[in-house]
Amino acid sequence: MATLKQIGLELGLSPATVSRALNGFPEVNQHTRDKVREVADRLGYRPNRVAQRLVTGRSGMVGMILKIRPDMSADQTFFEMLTGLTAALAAHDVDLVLSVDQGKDPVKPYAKMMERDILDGFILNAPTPHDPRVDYLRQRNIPFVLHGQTAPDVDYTCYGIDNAGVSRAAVELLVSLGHQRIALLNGPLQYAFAHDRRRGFVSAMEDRKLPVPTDFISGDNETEAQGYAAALAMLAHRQHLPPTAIVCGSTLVAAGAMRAVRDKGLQVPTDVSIVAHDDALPQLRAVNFSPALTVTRAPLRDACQPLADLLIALIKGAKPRQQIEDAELIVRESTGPVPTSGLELWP
Amino acid sequence: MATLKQIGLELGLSPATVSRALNGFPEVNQHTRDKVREVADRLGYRPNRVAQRLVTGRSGMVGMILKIRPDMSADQTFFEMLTGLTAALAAHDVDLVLSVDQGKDPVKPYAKMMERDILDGFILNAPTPHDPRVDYLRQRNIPFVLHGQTAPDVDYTCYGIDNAGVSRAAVELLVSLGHQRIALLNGPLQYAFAHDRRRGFVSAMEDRKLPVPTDFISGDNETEAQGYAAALAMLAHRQHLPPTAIVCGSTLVAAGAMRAVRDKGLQVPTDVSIVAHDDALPQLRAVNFSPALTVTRAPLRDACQPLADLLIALIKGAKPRQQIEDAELIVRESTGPVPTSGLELWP
DNA sequence: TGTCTTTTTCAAAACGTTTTGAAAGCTAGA
DNA sequence: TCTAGCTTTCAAAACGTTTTGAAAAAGACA
Repeated sequence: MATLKQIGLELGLSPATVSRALNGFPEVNQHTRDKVREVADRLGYRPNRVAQRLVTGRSGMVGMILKIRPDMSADQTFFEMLTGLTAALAAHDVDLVLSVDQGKDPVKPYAKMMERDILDGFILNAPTPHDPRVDYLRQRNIPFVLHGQTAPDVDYTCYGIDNAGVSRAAVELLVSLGHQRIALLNGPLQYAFAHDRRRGFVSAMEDRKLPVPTDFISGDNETEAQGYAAALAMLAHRQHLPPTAIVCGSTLVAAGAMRAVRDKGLQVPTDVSIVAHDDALPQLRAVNFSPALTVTRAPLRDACQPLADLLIALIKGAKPRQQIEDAELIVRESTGPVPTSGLELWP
Repeated sequence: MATLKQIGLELGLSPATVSRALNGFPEVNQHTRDKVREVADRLGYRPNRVAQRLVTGRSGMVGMILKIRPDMSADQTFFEMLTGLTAALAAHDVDLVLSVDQGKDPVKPYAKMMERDILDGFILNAPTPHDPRVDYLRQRNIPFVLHGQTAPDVDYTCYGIDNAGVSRAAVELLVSLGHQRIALLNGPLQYAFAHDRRRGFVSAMEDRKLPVPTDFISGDNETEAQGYAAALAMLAHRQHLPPTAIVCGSTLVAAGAMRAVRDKGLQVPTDVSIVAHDDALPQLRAVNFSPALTVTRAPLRDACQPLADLLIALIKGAKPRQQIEDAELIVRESTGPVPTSGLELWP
């Protein structure tokens, strides 16, 4: 491997100048810079990352912990994030070290990783409303960025979408189409995002003086089967008139809900309107649904670059910063005006 | 953070002596060593890994690439391996950097990781019979250890179990119980392990002059559903008498096969014997089946330490080494003597 | 006491980079 | 020709460890 010294030797330059030339410092002569570049290319120079890290005092590694389910399966969305984060961090010459957690104590794996004493910071995902990991890392002044938010106003670094706003946008669209009986197929309430979605949903409904039967809000793992079961239960409810619109936590849940609607002999959007939140995972695209799904869209992949950038900045000494984006409402064919008869008259 | 210099300063020793004392070199006075230890503990000394890595010329990072399925899900066994490997490598002060691959070219993600120019080596999993990753890494002299084997005799470092032997052991047990019509529910043939299992199965059967109808060998993803479907098809076969014993590629497949046997109104082991290979994943334990599963057992977790050790040794300059272990045959209640009537007489 | 080993310690170099402070070299203005 | 100011380069220090070769201290033997 070529070093700065070798390049310098070949050109009669000091390693310092070579370093400056390659790193684009302004105080180096253009002619010199060109020659340095040329020799560096010819020798296939690659900076020694370890040496860089020693002198900068950073390890160039950040950690992330994957919490797996009791059956050892992992959240699908995790891989999407992992892929994007690896790439986004690589642009900063930072590597992602992964650890797997199957335990009960959410903090322990972080403590264990810190013991290795080599990480510059952490990326935290899937926050809970009062996330103990956040407290732990803050107490120890360990840099981290949270994907999501544990509470409306915080002073640590986070990036995410306005999940209350997601529900609100969906409800507003449906209400503008005349819907009044709206159901929510939510994710598990233990997670902050589901909490926020529910909060946004309830407040949007109450703002319009619409009823929010607890039976029309479900909260569970976001699977197709779960969407199917929950939607079916609501459409066949005995005490309430069935919902004319369903807000789904994910496109996967929407797939299940659609199947339930059809199994009841009903049609989307004629009888039931469906809105879903869309993480834009490649394998289940909202446009490919028939009818194409109306969604609030916020690609998970879009979060990776900001998360990486925020964490790197934080590690370099920047002040904590919060960034909450709005999801985009995309109206397609799965939403329509509230049915004027039929469902309304159901027992 | 305390450094060697600081400890030395406090005791009037040079950093060199402190380093030797802490690293257990023999040429340091016991009394000095004790005092150094004490001060190091008091100051909470932790060696700076980056500095260590600079001087040793190794980055202390090895890579692994997770190939995910088109639907973005990952092999369950991967997390078991990941957990074990992380721990085993940590004992050598080595970190595992993970990358996710969703593409077609199996070599590209490795090339991409090498470009980052910071890895000491790779751990390769799920080999195919002629694995292009092996060729790629060998050509470039990049240290790696393969979990499994691409062929019977190789000259690169690998660790795994004798998969042909796994099938042979299962067949021998069943033949000793009088079985002659034996089926194999195998994994996908694109993988070397499934290839070997099949080879071992066929050769063991042919050694005993037993027929091996191609319809009694399936090869597909090792899921419960797949086990159920394949077993059902074989038990209901029209041209052949149904198998009296089934060899399953995993406990999950065995669960499906058992369900199929029951759905046919048959019993395990009275009517059909079942042997499975057991990776000893925590979530589906062979002893908890009823009847408890007879298995060839080789805990995946057991492979992690040897894999880590072999790779570290290789990186430190050791010669490539192959290590192939035998699985352990554990006879429980799911196997029994071949039925003397009934099944034998089926159309 | 002096010499020869053996034990124990040290100073210095090395790893490859970044950064600091100083020194050249050059240009322009007087 | 001198000075001031600007551009360009350099030598050296720094990061924290390991390792090498030498030196000092201690012990053994005559």
